[in-house]
Amino acid sequence: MKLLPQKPTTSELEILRVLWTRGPSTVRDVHDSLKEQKTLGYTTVLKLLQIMTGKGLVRRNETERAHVYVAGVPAAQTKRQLAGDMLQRVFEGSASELMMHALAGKRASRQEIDELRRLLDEYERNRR
Amino acid sequence: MKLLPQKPTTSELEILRVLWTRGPSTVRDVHDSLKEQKTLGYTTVLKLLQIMTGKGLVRRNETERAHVYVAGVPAAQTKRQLAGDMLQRVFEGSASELMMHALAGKRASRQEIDELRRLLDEYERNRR
DNA sequence: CGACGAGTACGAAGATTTTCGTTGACACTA
DNA sequence: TAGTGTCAACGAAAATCTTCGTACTCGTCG
Repeated sequence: MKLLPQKPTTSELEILRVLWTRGPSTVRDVHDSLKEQKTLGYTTVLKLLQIMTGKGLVRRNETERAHVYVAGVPAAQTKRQLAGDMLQRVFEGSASELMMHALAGKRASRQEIDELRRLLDEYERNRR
Repeated sequence: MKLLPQKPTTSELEILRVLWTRGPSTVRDVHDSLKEQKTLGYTTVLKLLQIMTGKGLVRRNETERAHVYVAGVPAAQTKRQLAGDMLQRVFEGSASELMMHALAGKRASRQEIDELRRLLDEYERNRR
């Protein structure tokens, strides 16, 4: 049985998201990507990546001078972990409550609602 | 336009949950309730409640010697805030993704799935 | 060679959160 | 009245997270 890696912090998650979408990246790549949204020093990103390496959240290839980082945890697993955690902590395990409050805040499109219905059908089919 | 109170931290949320379900409570009440799940010193809970009072997350009545605390924010609003925050931070606003990963971790009952469908119908009806 | 640019490593300051210990007030009671 | 139990206030330690500054290394270019 494999231990779940630690839950990423807010900043760590931002970095993971970059790695998930960009794939293998150098510190500079990540830093540039993040710059779109917020200002963050280069060494700050570097340090974060070093810490995350220690935690196993990312792995790195050091053969090149500019080390190349990749996500060490799959996006799906992390998202499941975060959603599941909130489900328990905030909604006592009730998926309906979670969805109700998630939808309450936003204006979901017709498409999205249909997609949600589709998901439910599929979930039910795969249920054992 | 009224400012949203700060997002409660993990511990603060635990306390809010007690207040939401128990209603007005003294520090001792809260402390006893929490003791079910985790060990926490009495003064720790007191301190937390004092901090939360400062943030406006709870209010207190000081007429009695043992002050009586009540939640200062409605459960629904806080839950919406937390769910919405995660929706953005983790799922880029996609409710379907959120639901998918929330369900992936748990074994939802037939009842719960039906309830989710019902919610979707209702949401769609109220949508304009 | 010597300066410069691009990197990593490291330590440490700040900010926030979590956790208590200690103190002093109050009320009850033996 | 002296002792005991309950309480709020406060400060501060400990833990965690966030952010950088500084130092050192390695190529490259003039």
